Amino acid sequence: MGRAPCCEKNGLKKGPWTPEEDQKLLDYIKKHGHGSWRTLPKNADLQRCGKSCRLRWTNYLRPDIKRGRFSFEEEETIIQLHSILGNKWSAIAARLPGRTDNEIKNYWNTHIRKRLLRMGIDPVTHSPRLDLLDLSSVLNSTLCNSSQSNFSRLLGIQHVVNPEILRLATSLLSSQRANQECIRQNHQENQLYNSQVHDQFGVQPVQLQPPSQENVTCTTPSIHCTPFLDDAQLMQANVEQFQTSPTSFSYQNTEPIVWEQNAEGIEDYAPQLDYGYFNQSIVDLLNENQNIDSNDNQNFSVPSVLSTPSSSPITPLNSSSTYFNSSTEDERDSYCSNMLKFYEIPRTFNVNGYM
DNA sequence: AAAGTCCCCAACCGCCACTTC
DNA sequence: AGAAGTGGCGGTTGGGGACTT
Repeated sequence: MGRAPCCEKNGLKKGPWTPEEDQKLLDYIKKHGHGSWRTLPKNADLQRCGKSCRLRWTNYLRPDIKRGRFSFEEEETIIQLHSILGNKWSAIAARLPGRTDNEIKNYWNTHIRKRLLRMGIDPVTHSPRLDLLDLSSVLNSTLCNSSQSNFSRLLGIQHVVNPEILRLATSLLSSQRANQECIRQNHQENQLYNSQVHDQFGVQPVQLQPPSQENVTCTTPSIHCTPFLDDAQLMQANVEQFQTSPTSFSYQNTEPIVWEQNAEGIEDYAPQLDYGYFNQSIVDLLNENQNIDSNDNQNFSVPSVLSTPSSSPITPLNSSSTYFNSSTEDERDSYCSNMLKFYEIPRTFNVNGYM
């Protein structure tokens, strides 16, 4: 069937709400509740469609809406939930009291997403973006010949690209081959988990990419590298950052990739032993659900990288992690670099609470 | 001071899922 | 069973303020 009009369009006002309209809507809902949004505008003497009234109420007039800047804890929660739920803004908003899905969506698109991109994290997959040089295609074409010298010669970029990046790529190549079978197994487990999540909760989990010709898969099961197709300028900035940070890279096959921050404030790749980071509210949810298999070696540590000492008794495991009490964008950039520690998501937990 | 550009966010649009008849 | 109605969601837009030239 075609789209049903939510209201009679003719004569209805659009655009910003006036204080008088707000007051009418508030008064009416206080008195009668919203009941049917379709009939509300007429009953409340508003020249608006019901949909517009509902939006105004849920996004602005509702008394329990929290105003003002997002706290670090909220930001951390958003990033973590987004990595689990994707763009399920309403589900994310349900875990953030006083915040609307619209507000969270806007904040994600205008702040967090850009910040993650600047840090070289794909905001869709929450994975480090190792495709700065379109490594995926290059690596796949050289799977049978992965020595660094041959590799860089093939690329013709040995004088342009930081050799550390090439070493990383070479390392990735060898690890990819060495771990191909392991990755397949992990992927099968992921698929099983995802299908369980989907069947149980009707939620499409964040997809972990299968090992394919299009993806360079890192050695940890949850971290993978996918080509990105847009945000070219931010990508360029990333390339420049890597090129001007000659000693930044190190990579070991069997550890998750995380970012650390060097003295210049540039995020570095460095192996870390501690796994995912969840803030306390998410940990509580996980604990409540009791669905994490205690025998599963994917169990994870749960310190909050973001919480201030006063707000959380849990301290970061590694010395490079930083507490943040300040609120500038740059400082948040730095803090967010630590968020990569979160991107190791346990594969067995119940997302029921989010829906 | 004026013009141009950038950025944020409130609001809209269109689709989908669910309910009612 | 299926058409119609409704609420809800996620993507997108554009007005306007902030900032730059």
